[in-house]
Amino acid sequence: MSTEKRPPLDRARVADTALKLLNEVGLDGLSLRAIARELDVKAPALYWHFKDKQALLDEMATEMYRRMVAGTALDPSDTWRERLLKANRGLRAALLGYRDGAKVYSGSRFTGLVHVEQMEETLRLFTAAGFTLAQAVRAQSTTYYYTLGFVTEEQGVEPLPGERRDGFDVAERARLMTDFPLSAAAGAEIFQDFDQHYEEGLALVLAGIEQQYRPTGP
Amino acid sequence: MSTEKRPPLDRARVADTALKLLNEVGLDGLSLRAIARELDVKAPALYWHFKDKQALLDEMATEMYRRMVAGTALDPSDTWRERLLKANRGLRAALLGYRDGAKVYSGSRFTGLVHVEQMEETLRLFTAAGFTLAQAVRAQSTTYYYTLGFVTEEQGVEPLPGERRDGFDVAERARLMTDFPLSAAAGAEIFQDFDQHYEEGLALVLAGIEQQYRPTGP
DNA sequence: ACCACCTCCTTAACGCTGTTAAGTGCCTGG
DNA sequence: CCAGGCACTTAACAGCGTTAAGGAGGTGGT
Repeated sequence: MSTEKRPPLDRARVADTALKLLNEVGLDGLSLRAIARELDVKAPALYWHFKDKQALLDEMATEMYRRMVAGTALDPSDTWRERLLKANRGLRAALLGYRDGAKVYSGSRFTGLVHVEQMEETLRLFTAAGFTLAQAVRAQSTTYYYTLGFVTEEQGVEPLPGERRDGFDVAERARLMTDFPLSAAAGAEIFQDFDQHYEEGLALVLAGIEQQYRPTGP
Repeated sequence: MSTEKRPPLDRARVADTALKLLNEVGLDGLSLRAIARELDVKAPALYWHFKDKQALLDEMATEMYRRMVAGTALDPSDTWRERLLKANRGLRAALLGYRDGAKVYSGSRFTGLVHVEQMEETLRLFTAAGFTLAQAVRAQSTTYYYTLGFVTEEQGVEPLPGERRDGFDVAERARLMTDFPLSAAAGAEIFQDFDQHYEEGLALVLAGIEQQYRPTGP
């Protein structure tokens, strides 16, 4: 008989299991009871480690952030362009790694100050390149908002890469819009080729930063 | 005794009441029972008009869109810049008009084709100004994603204009980050003056569109 | 050796949620 | 006058987040 002792839980193991489960059942299906079952524990046990469900979601978002940092090689000698490209591509990839990733992420707050180190490094890089602090923040924030908005909409159509939600057939959509030819044709530009379209949008924002702030560098 | 007869409900009245209630209780507090109570009806009655709660949320998002269109004066002789400015400021204002507005909006799909007319008009304007269709869509989408991401984050800090959520005291935040001076100073650039910072970010994106696509116009 | 204490979990229960099934009163058209 | 559909109610269900109370197991103090 299985008398093996489970080691006690900790926040990291709970968050890790919850993230795994998230990919199977989605945010709506992610109940504390389901997470607990996966951990071979009863739901109230989770309250020993988290004060409520939002605290667990916060930890999940924080863990997503940690994995993004770990998966994104940031070189201190990056140009500001390279840095923004890497950071935002890395963010998008991290969010796309989880079903409803963007929703979970944008609905939560980090536990602690995990993100500050990266932020400081990037702000240092930007100010060293000739940006004012305000400009550096604006450049970083604007690309961040773009990425967040993009992936939120993307995951509304494709919850996980390659896995399409119902009601987004581009041909069907075009058929309904025969009286609006431009909008009909736009479907392919909106609901397909997310990777390429993401890159084009990101390039637009970067071009705007370049053109408006024109850092000369030291 | 009040024998006055209520006229039967319809989707519009339900959505309207739900939007009013949303501002009082927020998305988490927006239960079908609460909406029904407001309409002097029992919860299952709502299922006569909507197949499930998501369908009601979809109708709410659609109504938000209609009010945005109604509140935004779009001139067919706008330049593409004016159009993007108006449309995105209008969207932000519409979303800020409701507690959790951005969440409700981005988590829903329009009922019917309400948005196509506007879209067609804007695409016509852009292509007439010298954009290719793909460029027009990219320009529109990129600003849209930026606005959606911005307001999502903004409402995470200020659920309604002027009403601040806990844990976002800029001074307190800076105190925790004394070891990271740039990040500490960045607080004021992130969690305050949303109106101005929104405009600056939007200007960045517009500058990028200008610089990348340089429409010459007919 | 014993008792006190802390950690980590269980059992039981609460009020609430979205949703379904069945039934009921009213209005309209035939 | 009756059939039938519309618009709703009543009752119920499974599941949710959350709280309270308690119990097992280990540690430290006297």
